[in-house]
Amino acid sequence: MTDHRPLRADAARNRKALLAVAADEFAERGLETSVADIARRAGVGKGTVFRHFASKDELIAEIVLDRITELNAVGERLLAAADPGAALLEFLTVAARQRQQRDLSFLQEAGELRADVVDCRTRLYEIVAALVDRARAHGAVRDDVTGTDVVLLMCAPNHVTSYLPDASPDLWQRYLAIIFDGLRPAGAHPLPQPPPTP
Amino acid sequence: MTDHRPLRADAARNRKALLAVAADEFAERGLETSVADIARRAGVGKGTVFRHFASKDELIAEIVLDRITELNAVGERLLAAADPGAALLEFLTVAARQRQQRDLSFLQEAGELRADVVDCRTRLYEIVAALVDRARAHGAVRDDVTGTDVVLLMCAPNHVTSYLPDASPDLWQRYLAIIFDGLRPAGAHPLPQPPPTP
DNA sequence: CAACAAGCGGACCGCGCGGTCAACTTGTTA
DNA sequence: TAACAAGTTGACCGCGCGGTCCGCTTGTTG
Repeated sequence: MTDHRPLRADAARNRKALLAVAADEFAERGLETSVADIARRAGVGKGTVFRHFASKDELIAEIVLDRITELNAVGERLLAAADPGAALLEFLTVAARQRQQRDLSFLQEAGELRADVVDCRTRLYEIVAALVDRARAHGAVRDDVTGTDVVLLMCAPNHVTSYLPDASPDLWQRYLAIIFDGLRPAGAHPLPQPPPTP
Repeated sequence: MTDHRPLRADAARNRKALLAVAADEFAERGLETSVADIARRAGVGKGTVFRHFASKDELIAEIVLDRITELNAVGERLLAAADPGAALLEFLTVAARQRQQRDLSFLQEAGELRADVVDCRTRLYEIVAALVDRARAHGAVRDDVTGTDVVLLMCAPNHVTSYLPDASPDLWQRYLAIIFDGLRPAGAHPLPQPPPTP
């Protein structure tokens, strides 16, 4: 499919810079940031962006793939941790910190269709489910909560704090703590509605 | 300021239809819905929209004002309820159901600047703070949670479920229950980060 | 160093958006 | 019902977007 002929030196540099700038800009100002802005901040022409990425969506997909891959690596490592409850909390902390700025919750927003992104996301779901299962077996998480529940709640701390752009950049930790307390067995009340399944 | 000369009958009808259609459309498809689409679905020309509302933002502001005003009425009524804990939960339930579809969390997104919206929102904050204070005094809410915390978390259940547009429309209840459990004193762990203040 | 392909840039295109306007229609009122 | 103001309409405008393209530049290679 993709030919792996080595990129020219400057081209490789530009590609890297574009990915970095785009990730930064998307995190800071959201996905509606224009391609022209990204190109300008990366010090290249707009055409160069489209030479490296077929479309804006492809650029986004590339970044999403990177992010999820990172998360998966962390998650797999934490599957072997001694304390399953602490492991799940740390995973959620890493996930929330990763997309600390702005939404960056394009986990399921854009970038669909591409098989590699879907696969990577599926793997993420499996890892989270495994982390949750271990934590549950260890009594650190209530019985009626599933992996899908946790995946959905994963993005909440950032969304919540995005309403106060001027607040402390660490504020998300507060809401992660509250939500995590809601996931604990202690004092849990029965949940309405069955868990979602996709 | 605004002259209150009676609207012509058809004009009043159109204005009402526009507000209804716009609220529906915004809830369903988000704020990026075009004015032209709203006009079409309301069966009027695009120009009519701008006769009734100076700009798209004004139209949004009007809807936001309506929604928050409704919420405030419910909140004020619940301030007199017998069980303060149940009252807070019901308030959050009403709030979440109100903007059940899509985000509609334009609580703090657009529509700023207009003094009446800001005032109404301020009132909302006061009411939520009062509901939380009562619930806390009654032992239904943990000590370290503030009204602002709850306002921020208010929108979370909808955001969370908006990732699964095909799931049950009542799924938000599940995540409201989890988050509310996180607000309870039972089994609460100390929170990192001080509460925000705006 | 010569020569070529790979890479680059920015003018350009079509599109859909929010918003305007002048000609036309219609509810209201005496 | 006559006549006017209030309301309506859709063509139109400017703008910024994602994306294209071709002439130019530059790294690479024998």
